[in-house]
Amino acid sequence: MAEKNTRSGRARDASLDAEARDLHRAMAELVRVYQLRDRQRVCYYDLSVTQCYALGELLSKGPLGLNALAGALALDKSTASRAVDSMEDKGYVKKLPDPEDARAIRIEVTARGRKIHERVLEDLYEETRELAADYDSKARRATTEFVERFTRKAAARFKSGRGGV
Amino acid sequence: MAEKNTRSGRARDASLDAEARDLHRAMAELVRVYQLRDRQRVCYYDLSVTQCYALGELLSKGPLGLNALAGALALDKSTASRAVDSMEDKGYVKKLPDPEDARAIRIEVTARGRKIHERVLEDLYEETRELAADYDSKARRATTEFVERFTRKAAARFKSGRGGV
DNA sequence: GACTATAGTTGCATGAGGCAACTAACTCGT
DNA sequence: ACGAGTTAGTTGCCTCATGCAACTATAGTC
Repeated sequence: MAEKNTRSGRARDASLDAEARDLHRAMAELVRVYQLRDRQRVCYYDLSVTQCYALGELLSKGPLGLNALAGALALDKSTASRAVDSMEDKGYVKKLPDPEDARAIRIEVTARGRKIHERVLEDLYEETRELAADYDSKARRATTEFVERFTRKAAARFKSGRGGV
Repeated sequence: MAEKNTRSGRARDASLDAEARDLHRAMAELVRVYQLRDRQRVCYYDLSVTQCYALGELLSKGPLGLNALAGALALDKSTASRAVDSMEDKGYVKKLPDPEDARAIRIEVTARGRKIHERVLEDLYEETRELAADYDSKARRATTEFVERFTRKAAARFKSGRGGV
């Protein structure tokens, strides 16, 4: 696929179109493989994928209320509630009363929850590390950056544009 | 798999380690966003995500038997069977008898199935296209290539290493 | 022809998810 | 300060995807 950016407008569109297809296909495949892998991997640790995400959110954003958590995960609050309950049973989070609002709770990750999240991520990192070892640093960072920006935009669009489809 | 040349301590390993973390985080986030988006998007077309993958497999590999399809999707054959039934009800696939084996079926995508799959993909491509428009062609292709290779390796590894669960 | 292996289907259980109804507590207007 | 409306979480109920195991029917083998 020869690529010219000599013509700034039209010539670009053709390649964009083809490249977007390839890119999408690649990403879709990645998503699928990761989904499958996660189902197996994460569950291995007595943790569902959603619960793992939840722990991540809680760890990165600090104690959250249920609605905040549900929002961050794009889940219904009932689903989030049950996920939290389940994690509480396993001792990964604690539901503390919100000092400012007696209706609300502050969901905090316990030391155990932090540890298991770390272990899961270590495991997954390790796998990525082995796979990424074949690429050079520049490629890795470029891809990371691309994916990050791409995802951020996709997420933004997805959140705003959900009705518009 | 178990090669720990990290111990031998090369300068590369440090950056690899950090970069793998970033890369994994980026990809995990991408996966999550895509999962969410797919749940909404694909279902919009009276198609589950799995069914969409199944159509893709059938279209790219030609008519398959049930076990072959289940294998390609890494699903239990019962799950695949039900997915196929559901798609058959909607008229997206047909179950034809395998002329060589009276036990087996050949699952074929109908014209309608092909059309809907195309529409879904068009829709998703379009979104990727818009998002990808901000990058230059080189970055897009580099990322695509990276993700493709990465996914291929991940899939291979995942398939061989599933026994652990 | 009997035995075993294989392709698919179906019964059953689980788990994630959403919607809606509910409870409890906060807020605000009068 | 009391009642109306709002908000945070929980729970009941349903659906769907999934896996395992049992089952049916056909293939292949000795």
